[in-house]
Amino acid sequence: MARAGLAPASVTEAAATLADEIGFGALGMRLLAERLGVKTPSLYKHVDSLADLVHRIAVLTATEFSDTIRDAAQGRAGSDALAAAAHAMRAYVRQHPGRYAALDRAVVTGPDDPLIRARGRLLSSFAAVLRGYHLDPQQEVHALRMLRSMMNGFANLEGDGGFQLDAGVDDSFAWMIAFIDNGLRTFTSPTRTERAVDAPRPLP
Amino acid sequence: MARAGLAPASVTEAAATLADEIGFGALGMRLLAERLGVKTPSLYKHVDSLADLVHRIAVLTATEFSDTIRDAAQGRAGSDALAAAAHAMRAYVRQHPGRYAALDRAVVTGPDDPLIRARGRLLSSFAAVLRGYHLDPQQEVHALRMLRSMMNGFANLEGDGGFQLDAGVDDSFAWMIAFIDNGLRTFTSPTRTERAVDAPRPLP
DNA sequence: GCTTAAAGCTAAACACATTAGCTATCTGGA
DNA sequence: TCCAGATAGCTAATGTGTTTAGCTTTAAGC
Repeated sequence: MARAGLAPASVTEAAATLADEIGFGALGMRLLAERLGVKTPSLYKHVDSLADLVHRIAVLTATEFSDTIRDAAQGRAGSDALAAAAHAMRAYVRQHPGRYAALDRAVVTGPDDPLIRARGRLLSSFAAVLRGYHLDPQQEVHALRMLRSMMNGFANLEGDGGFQLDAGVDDSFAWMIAFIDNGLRTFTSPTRTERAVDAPRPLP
Repeated sequence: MARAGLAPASVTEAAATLADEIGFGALGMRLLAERLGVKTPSLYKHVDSLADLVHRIAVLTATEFSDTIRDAAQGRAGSDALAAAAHAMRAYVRQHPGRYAALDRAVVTGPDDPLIRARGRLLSSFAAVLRGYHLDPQQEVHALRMLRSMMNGFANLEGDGGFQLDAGVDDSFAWMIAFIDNGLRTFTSPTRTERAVDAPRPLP
């Protein structure tokens, strides 16, 4: 019997692609083995379990994803960087729904889990986008969390068909980015009783 | 053998509570039957399948959830209503993570699926909160999607431990609400031609 | 060529959800 | 009160998925 020449990385890659095609929920050892032209138990020579496989997909995805965002924002700043990164992110998620789902579901297993490092990289890709707004350092963490929340939430809702009929989703996305951009340029800390809100900036 | 006196509604309720306790992923017919003091196959007298059970939890949750938001916003308007609804929402999700996860994963089965109606109610609870801002009707749908995205995303990230160390998550949440409130009161839609926010052009 | 690590295989165990068919319990009407 | 039908719950069995055990064969280094 000719060997298939598999390795942990190639199995993970194939699993990620399969998940993108058939949906994360349908991913399983059986189907993956079939796709790779191998019997199911053979996969366990390269991967510990299904959970381990998902975990590996998550690490792969976090890496790819942060590179995607970083590349998109490269050479841009402020509004430009935000828009580029956001669109790149949405494009990635639409193209790789299975990978993205795996990123959400994977669980950190220990203190030196590579997933921690990969997620950290992803986080700092977002942080880089915000840097151009020169925010008060105390607010930066909040802004970062907001940005992640909104992007993540939008991607999930869009992926699950949460927006009925998909009517104008592109417009909504663009509007949302403009909303954030506007807020980041004008918003000042709400901790004072009296919020200093600049007049809505007429766009040039 | 004494009967347990189950019914679809009580089984669903118990399943929802179980999911909140042990996590949505661990929910199964076996564990639920055990919890109800009944053998596993007996559950099928009240529920079609595990998928059906999840679906029922989702409908229950959408209903409870929209009532929660509605009650919180009742008698308030604008910033006040937004803050109250947002905090009520977060509290609900933290208290009922299993239910919330079911709401995300349930799939609409047909054109008169009760889940559609339940989700519609939830949507209009959000819409009611926005009404106090008197937005341009064309922007209302975008604002609604943004609000849902952000709330949903925040809840997911918090639930999955996406915010490292939980440091200052309460502050971030409050900041985010203030950010949105500020934006909704001041943001005006940029005109299409000069939006910095459309898909980026390649850099020169 | 020979040795050895491991890739892949078959067979089997295990853990689920689910179905089939039986029995005992409740309910409603004569 | 008694009977008849409906049905909640049971046991037994099926099916499908992951996972483990143990064997065989391939490939790579001496």
